[in-house]
Amino acid sequence: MAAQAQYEELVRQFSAFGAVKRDIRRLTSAECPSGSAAVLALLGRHGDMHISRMAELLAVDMSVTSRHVAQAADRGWLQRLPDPADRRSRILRLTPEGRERLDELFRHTTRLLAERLADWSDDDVALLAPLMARLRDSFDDCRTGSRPAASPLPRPAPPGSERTTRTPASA
Amino acid sequence: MAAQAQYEELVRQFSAFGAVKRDIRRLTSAECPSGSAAVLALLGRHGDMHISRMAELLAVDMSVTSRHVAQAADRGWLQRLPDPADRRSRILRLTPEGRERLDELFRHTTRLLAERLADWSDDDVALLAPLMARLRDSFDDCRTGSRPAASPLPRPAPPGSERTTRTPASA
DNA sequence: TATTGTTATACTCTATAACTATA
DNA sequence: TATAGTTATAGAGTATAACAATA
Repeated sequence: MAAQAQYEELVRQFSAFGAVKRDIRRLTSAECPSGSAAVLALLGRHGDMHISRMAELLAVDMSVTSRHVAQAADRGWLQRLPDPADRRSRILRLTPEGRERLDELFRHTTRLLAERLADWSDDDVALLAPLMARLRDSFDDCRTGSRPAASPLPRPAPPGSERTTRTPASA
Repeated sequence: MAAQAQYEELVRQFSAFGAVKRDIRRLTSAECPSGSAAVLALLGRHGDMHISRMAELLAVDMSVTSRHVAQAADRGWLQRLPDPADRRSRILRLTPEGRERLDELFRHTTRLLAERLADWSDDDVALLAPLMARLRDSFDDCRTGSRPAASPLPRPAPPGSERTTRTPASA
């Protein structure tokens, strides 16, 4: 458990990171909307999966995921295969074209990063990635419920207290 | 200069960080759109500034900044004061209400972060913030031209090679 | 003529809600 | 009845372009 001031500084940095993300997207995204890019990246990293799993990893509603997937499928970057075990589900799989697009995007972004961080020490670069990975894990755990889930804060959590991935479907 | 593989891992983590950002926004933003939040955060951190400076720090077009600022002004969170030195410019200043809103947002986010990172060591938390700060600086330097600016990559930079903050204004 | 800021238009991302086809 | 996925609609964020006022 760290000091309050450290969390506060982290909050500031998270806010400012948006500028870095926008810079990267502007300079590397050509031909590939960021929604598709995120879908391709997760398929490349985790392999075939269902839409619902994708929505969970993206931390967005499944309706949003469905559209991003549809766009990527329209462009031939992935297939939605029938799942023999459950005919409601579809299995997402990267096509060779999708893999190519992902590789290209990856190359461009890596190149940009290498340029911007040219004056960083090897050690500092090596330090940042694992910390961000752990950060994401710390949030993932709460979202997917693989942990006590920590109280939902005194604040929001008004009606459904959803865990995302799904809009309530009232009635 | 780090190894290629390290930059690649960093690229993956940047992509995945979007999920963390969405989580945070969903759980803390109540009553304050993220555009306004970003504007308030920068005013709180850097003090009074012009719109153009704000656009630079946000790394978005000035037209976007102008709208976010207008929204925050409509809600009484900031003032746009005339600049006696240049009547085209306006000086942005946080109002007491804006400061209050910013403090509240900050409190909520800090609380969420403290909860999610409860099992992190003091050292790890202390490590992440400065690394992200430096990351942002490494990008800022290129954007605002306070550094050699590194070649604009073989890739894009087609016509105007803009530095953001401004749409070309053809003709 | 160039710069600061604004507005109009269009596109993307996102959430909510309602709908389908399966389980 | 509940779940996987889709679609419709609406709300933000963003970029491009054109415009006003001032330098």
